[in-house]
Amino acid sequence: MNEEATRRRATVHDVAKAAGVSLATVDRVLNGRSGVRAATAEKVEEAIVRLGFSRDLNASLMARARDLKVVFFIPDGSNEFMDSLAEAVARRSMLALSDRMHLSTRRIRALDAGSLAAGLDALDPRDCDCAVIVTSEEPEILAAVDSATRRGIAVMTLVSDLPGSARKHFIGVDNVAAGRTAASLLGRFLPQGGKVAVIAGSLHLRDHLDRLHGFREVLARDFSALELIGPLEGHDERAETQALVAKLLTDHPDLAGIYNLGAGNMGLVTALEAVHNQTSPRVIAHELSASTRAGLVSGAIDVVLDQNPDGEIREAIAAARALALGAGRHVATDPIEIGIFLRDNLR
Amino acid sequence: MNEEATRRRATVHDVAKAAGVSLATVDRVLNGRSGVRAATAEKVEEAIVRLGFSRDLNASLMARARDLKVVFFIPDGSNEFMDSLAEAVARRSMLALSDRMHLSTRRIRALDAGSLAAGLDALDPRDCDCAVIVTSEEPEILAAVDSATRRGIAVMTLVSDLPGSARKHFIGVDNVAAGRTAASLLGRFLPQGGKVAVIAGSLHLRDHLDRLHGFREVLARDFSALELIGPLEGHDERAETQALVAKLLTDHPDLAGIYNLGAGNMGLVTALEAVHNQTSPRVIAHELSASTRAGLVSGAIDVVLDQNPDGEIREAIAAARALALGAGRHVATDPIEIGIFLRDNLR
DNA sequence: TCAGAATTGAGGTACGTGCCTCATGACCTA
DNA sequence: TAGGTCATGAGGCACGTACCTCAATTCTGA
Repeated sequence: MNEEATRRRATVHDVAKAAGVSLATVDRVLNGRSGVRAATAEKVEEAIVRLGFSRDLNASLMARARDLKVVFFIPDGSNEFMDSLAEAVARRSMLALSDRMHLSTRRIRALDAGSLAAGLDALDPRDCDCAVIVTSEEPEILAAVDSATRRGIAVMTLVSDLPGSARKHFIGVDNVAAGRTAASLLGRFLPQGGKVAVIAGSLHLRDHLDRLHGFREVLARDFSALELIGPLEGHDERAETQALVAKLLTDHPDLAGIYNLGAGNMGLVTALEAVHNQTSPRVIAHELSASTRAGLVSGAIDVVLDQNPDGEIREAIAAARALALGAGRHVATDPIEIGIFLRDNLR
Repeated sequence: MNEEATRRRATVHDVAKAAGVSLATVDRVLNGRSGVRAATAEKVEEAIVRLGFSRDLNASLMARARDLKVVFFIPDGSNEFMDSLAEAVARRSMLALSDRMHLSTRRIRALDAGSLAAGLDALDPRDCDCAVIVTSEEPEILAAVDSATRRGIAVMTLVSDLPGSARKHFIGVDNVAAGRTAASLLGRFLPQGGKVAVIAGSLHLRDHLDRLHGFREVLARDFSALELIGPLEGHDERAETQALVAKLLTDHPDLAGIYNLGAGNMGLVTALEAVHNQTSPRVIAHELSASTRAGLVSGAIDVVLDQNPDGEIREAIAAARALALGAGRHVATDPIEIGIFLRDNLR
């Protein structure tokens, strides 16, 4: 019964009245049109703050007869995780359309900074309000992000951040926590201690390094009975990872655990299933995919840590809307939680 | 470059043209007003399907100068999980308002079917488009749900479903999968086997039974070295659970694991911390709360399975919007995933 | 066949915002 | 002081839908 909240939201009319100016002037201020004296603009800004006015995004999009356009740049190649990001975008496209958002996806060559930078440079602000990119840290891309931002396109980073750039927001998991979680689980799986091997894709990738860091930290702190082997580098390649794991199993018949913190899970599962038996090591891998699902079901993999691509896309869309109405404001999104999957809670 | 999707969404005007009727007639059909011959209505319905028309919810709410009103009925009492549901609603209220949704919460006495039924009966369709309820299965409530539905209020169940009622949608986790996951983790934590105790709140609660069922299933199938003790009933009470756990630890000094599938976690943690040492059992509990967080940090609890109240509220809000535009249609929401938390991935 | 009822159409106003034109007045400069 | 620029106001139309009134038409029954 309390706070019935019958008070309407403030509109542009309210702002005009409160600032003692006309609707046209408020409109000029709100949409950054010229021809307003600094003193007048100030009055309007003050009224906006005082009334807590926020543009009605839906009415705004409707008036412009225009959808909010978001372009996702997602690496192409054989990376199943990137595919599931693209699928998540596709899955939400229809629903987003009914909120006047138009989502589109551009697949770019993986690790090809030039092509991503070119894609960003080619964006026309009339065709794109917000660009969402998955990228590694390259000066070339940093420059392209800053340029797009200057042209009025909000840029958001997904999965991996681009610190020092003009990107408006970052959406991704805490990879250090992911590594810690892997260690915490493996440690509990192996109360009697033993050898644990760590396989990374590349020690030049920020997310892989973060996971390794978290893993080592918890292993050292809580599970001194575990002996770390590696990190080895499988370069996220199926064949290379498979050979690596096969050699590991041969060289260390008593291997107690494996943490594959990179991709290349298809090779991992193949090598494990070749020798699967009761004394097989406990295995933790990253990202739910056809390969890792199969590994969970067959028992080759015990746990998969998942970045929740669908949730990341959901939050990216929400953030794009938020960015659309507060040009400079800070945008808050729900944190993306690391999903932990066993055979028994597979979706 | 493909499918540029320049085609506008269909509007009421398009429907009118396609059906060969006037705007007014389309309006009458869409909003269930009287005075339309069956044959004419049919033509309109057909055009709607053919064009794939769907009402623009934002424009619709704007035209009516009305927010979409959603009322959450959440049990009161000392249940931390219910509190976090209410907090999630409060946290999203502001944001929802900018999408023309007005959220409100009514706390009702826990397990008091009469008071929930009365609350539903008192709802006026002008003040509530959608009611979201957390309830147990009682005939009284079933009747109230059906009555509210007849009055034009969409009812949705949260956390626990009400099968056989007219509720339009259910949002909650798969509790059988949660139980299976607990067994799968405990089994891996205890490769050498041992005694595992199960504590439920009440064996009359559907969600507790589901968890128990999943737990037993996986224990029997995969971990025959584990001996099940219980299920014991702690009635989700702090003191009772504490006494129960203390007695368990005394009676079974070699206890290897505990799965508390109900509430009463404060008592659980207190009892465990009193005797915490290296040989303490592995412990899995449900729902992130102040108590279980403390247990994770102190090491008294190894894993917490969480129902993700925030995600449940998020999906409930999305479902309420979807229900608002398709009165009878089926509504799809993202499945709520069981969160698995260790000390090392605490949010 | 005609009154009366039921059905349908036409068109207006409103919601909150964007964008446009035109008019008014203030101020500046030559 | 005339001509110009700049700042501001007033108002209209549009977006997609809801809801209203007032005809105009069709149908029904006696």
